[in-house]
Amino acid sequence: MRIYNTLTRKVEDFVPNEEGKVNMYTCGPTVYHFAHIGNLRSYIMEDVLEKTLRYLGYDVKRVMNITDVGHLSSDADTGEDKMLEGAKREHKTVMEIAKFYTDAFFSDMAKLNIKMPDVIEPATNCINEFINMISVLLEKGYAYIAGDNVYFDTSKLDSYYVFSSQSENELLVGVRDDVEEDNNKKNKSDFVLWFTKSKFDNQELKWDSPWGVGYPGWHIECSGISAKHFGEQLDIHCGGIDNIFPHHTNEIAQSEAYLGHKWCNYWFHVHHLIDKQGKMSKSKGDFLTVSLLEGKGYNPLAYRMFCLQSHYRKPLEFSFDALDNVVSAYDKLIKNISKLKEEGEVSKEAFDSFKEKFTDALSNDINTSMAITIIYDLLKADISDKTKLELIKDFDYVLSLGLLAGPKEEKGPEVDVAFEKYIIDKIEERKAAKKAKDFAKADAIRNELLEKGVVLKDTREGTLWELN
RNA sequence: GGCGACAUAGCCAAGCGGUAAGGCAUGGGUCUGCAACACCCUGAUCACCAGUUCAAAUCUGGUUGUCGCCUCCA
Repeated sequence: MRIYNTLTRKVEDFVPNEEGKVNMYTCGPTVYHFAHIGNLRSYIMEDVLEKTLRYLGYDVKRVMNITDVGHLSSDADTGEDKMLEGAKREHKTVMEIAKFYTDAFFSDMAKLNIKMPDVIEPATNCINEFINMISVLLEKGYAYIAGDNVYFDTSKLDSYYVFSSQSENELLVGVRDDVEEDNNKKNKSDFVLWFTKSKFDNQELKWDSPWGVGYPGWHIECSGISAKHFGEQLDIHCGGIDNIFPHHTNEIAQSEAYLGHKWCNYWFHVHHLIDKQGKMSKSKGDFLTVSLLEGKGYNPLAYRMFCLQSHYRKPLEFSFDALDNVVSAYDKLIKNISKLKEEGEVSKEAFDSFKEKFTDALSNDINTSMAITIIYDLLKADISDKTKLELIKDFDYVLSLGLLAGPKEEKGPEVDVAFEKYIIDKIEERKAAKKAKDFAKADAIRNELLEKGVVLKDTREGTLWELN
């Protein structure tokens, strides 16, 4: 297995700490709103990573956090806490909001065939772990108290900017308009571990701590949860590329200061889904969700294929035209697979040969588009249907595109019963006319339905209709 | 301003020094009354410039463009 490691900026052989076992951590969602399809791209690609590792025989333990503690500021540049803003917007309590959007997130995952991580941990469950970690950091001298908040002192580290050769002086503070410089900090790059005082005094969720009533900083969450479930070492840490700095940089700072040794060996970052305007973002108002795609008639799995046809380390531009392309590819693929019969013997030789190609593709830094190409290759290959089916079943464990589910039942859209009966009667009438070779009448019926907005299609499986 | 990533046909994309896989779309054709479906056929010298080499999309240097990050985001 070879994989790109952001830490070394190279594709490397993957070697876990303990042979055969992989500890994998994923930065989960902040549950103040629906996940948009760009967020979900990361989770889809991480799902493929996890399944690839399992497919290769690794025993994987995957942990994901749920951020239900408010973050510093909102997406909407109002400088408000995000969880609280969600609560205000919807006239609910913060915990109700968190519950609602956590469930919505799980539902999106299910629709996209994303496997649930082995452990899903809400941040509000682990306040004691965070407090403990912060206490240790204070004891070890890596943290300090200023202005009633606890800060991490980045100057105590040999190297803080582990992901790049950035220099402190060149970083701009307050690049974004809504961020003000915090004068409590000793160094520009210091960050908050525990707040008791912030500009957001209306935080709803607060906990007691040795430093006063308050709430944890953003970054301590992932370090704490990871330490709780994995202890000293982590093999792979995943997340969107925008997490590299500051979030993951700070996680490394905290965790390694706390543990006193190297913490995580491989960092897997998924690039963004973009549109013509650039990065898709919740703060831009309208954003695409899985339900929205479904509402437009798209199968969520077609979106999954859209993601798999590209590489996780490339920016992917979303457009409905591009999605439509993939939809027709997806439908065709499913249809062709559904034509395969459970016939013939499984050829072990052919099976192994294709499986090897598939494994090679995925082992080569998760080359999903190549993996999909191998399905097309095997469909065309001169091997028994049974062998093809077995291979596809095997591959779909990783791809999870519902390849063997068969085409969705083609049936007319929801209309009222009387209208539907009328259409079905007309179709029968036309069928009779066609049989009698009265094509004028058949076309007349088709035109009549067309005027009412009903389009007919004579497929080999019979006449289908849809609303115009 | 600093740091980083990416750049192959209309779109997605493979390629890892030996002369451009695959998919979708388009166009042409076959076929069942026509439309549709299905099937067959159809396309690029790889952002640009310079260099290394017998040989470069693949290596090196530079340029350009796009995107991201610089304490909210996947």
